[in-house]
Amino acid sequence: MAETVLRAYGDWANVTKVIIDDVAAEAGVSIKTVSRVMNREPNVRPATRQKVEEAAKRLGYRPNASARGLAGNRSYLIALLYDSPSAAYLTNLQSGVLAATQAENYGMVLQPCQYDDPHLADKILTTIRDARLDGVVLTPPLSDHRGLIDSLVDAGIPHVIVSPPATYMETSGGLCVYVDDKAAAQEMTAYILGTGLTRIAFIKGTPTHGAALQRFDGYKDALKAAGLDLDPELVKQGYFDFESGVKAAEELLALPQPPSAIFASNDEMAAGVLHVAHERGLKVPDDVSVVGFDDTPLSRQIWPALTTVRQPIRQMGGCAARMLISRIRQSGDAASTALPYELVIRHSTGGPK
Amino acid sequence: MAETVLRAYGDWANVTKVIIDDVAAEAGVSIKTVSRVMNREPNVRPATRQKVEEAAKRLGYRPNASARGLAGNRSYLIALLYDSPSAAYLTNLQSGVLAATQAENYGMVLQPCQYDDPHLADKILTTIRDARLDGVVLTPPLSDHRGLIDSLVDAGIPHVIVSPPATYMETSGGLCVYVDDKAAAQEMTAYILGTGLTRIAFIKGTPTHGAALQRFDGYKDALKAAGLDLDPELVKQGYFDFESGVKAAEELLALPQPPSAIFASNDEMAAGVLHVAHERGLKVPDDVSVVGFDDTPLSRQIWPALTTVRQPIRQMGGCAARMLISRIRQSGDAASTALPYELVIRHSTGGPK
DNA sequence: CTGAAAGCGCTTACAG
DNA sequence: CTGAAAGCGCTTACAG
Repeated sequence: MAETVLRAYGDWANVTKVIIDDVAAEAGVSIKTVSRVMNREPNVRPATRQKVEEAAKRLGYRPNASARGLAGNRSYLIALLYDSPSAAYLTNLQSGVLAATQAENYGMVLQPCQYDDPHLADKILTTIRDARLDGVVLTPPLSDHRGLIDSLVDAGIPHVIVSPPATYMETSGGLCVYVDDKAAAQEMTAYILGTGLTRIAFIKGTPTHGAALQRFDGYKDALKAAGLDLDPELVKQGYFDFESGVKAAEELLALPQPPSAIFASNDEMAAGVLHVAHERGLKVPDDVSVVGFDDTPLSRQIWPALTTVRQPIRQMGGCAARMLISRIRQSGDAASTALPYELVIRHSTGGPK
Repeated sequence: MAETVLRAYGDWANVTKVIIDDVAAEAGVSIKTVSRVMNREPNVRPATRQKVEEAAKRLGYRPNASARGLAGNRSYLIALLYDSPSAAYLTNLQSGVLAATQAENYGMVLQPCQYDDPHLADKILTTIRDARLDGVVLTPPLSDHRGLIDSLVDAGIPHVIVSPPATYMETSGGLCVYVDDKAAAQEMTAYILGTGLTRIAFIKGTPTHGAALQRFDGYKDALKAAGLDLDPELVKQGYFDFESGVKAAEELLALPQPPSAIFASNDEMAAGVLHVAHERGLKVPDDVSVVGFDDTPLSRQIWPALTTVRQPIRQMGGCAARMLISRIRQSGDAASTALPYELVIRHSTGGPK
């Protein structure tokens, strides 16, 4: 009979409800000790810790997030802050953040932002306070917003940025997760040179993105290392979107002496280059090689498939979340981390595949 | 001096802290009445409601989510459930859900799922219980997972699905947000016929997706309306991904009598078709017209730009969230809603642009 | 290294 | 239509 009652509509939620007192009783300790173990606090004897962990597992205990938040005057939530990144970038990053976050008994919330908003920092600080957020992860271009980061530092809000470290961050102890964009761009440029092409154009990314500058630096370094001069005519300003790739390519390919290769600093702009090449009846890579950066799904879905640089976006998200939570807990030794990139050679360049 | 103290590191969070008692005092009512207003409960005199709303606004009051959750034994959170949709689809939908959710004093959490997991329903029910989720919105293909939906109904969990309504839902009072996929596919097929092409192939989507079936039905209806017979040779099974589009196109274009147009039931597969056409040196749309469905950013970034069907994904997310919250509050009259689609004619077909 | 007491800011259940 | 009391399940601040 009892079973019937339990299975009735709406009663499903009452089937079990394990609270901290149950775990404390099961483990033979106080609730405060259970609390210490669940929050990975130090100063618990290993034997006690294990006893509690086993009891919690046996009972299927899940701490009540609301109670934790109310008592602690915080949310156990971290926010992912973004301003219209590409869909692929955002979903990959958030998937990494989410997984790491859940593993640590934290939650993740999403917060769209507007880089250009003059009150950006105030608004974000208000949101953080209202929602009692424990910390934030900043993605490009917010990760390069000096005013915002300064506000976060002033307010003592734990944060991690997904971007190469800016010089001013070194003194503030800011945490970064990134890929060595400069080295990657240098290596890719060297690869193109290795296919026998020397007249290589470059489409820069949004100037406010730290990574955009790094990539351009890598390109220049590779040219210099090969003893080549940089031809200013071959460098165009883009904004990491398809349209600016189209515009840059139109200018580049209309040159009296057009480039034999175009290195766009992300895949979307490279797709724009391909678009223009096709319109002009140019063969890729026979007439012109094209290279991107990011290895988004797009790079496989356009034709020909794009040679590009792969960043481990999902891992970067997980790493950022773990570093942030470690800092929130003031445990351990979180330090800025560079993750490995990888050159992906496909069919838009002429070298060996 | 006080200001100095308040602006010190870490003290920033203490600048203001308005709680329900402050609002009650300001408005001259009890905290229970404030609570009623904040939760949009009925049975509050309009004058009282307004008094409270003004007091709350004046003080900048934001209810403490943790306290609400603890006292109410629920989270005021809705979850967006998904299983690897395209990145563009997910970010658009979640952006709509998020905006609607915040406007109603609710929060949104993300929950990746695995359609094929035999314990899917149990796992989701456990998550819902552990996190005290108030409701869930299901995206394809989860929205077409009969077992999952039945479990939700049995457990009395409020839910909304983003998918055309299945017949069995009508009796259960299930809520759907969708676009009339069948009518859209029919209209698009008619458009292709209108450009003078009659040998139109169709690449079907994942069979478990309700929308995939609807689209195929629309294609068949348009053929029939034009007095044309369906040629089984011209219908291929795809799975909504690039690779299956490639495979289907290879078979189709190798036919002794290849189609003059290919209607892929989403953009990703259409990108696969374009890829194969380019490899074979076929001109699009001169040699073969290609059509997609969804109007993802991809459709503008491939070459030639794709003729496709636009769904208002973001609005669908907002609508789903509002319907769900209305059902959670048991207020009003939420009903399944069809949103308008739109044909987007670009350069992969031969008719007037 | 561990625990007993108080309290976080709301909603529920009840009363009127 | 409105309100007074109790309590949700944790963490904090303190004690030892």
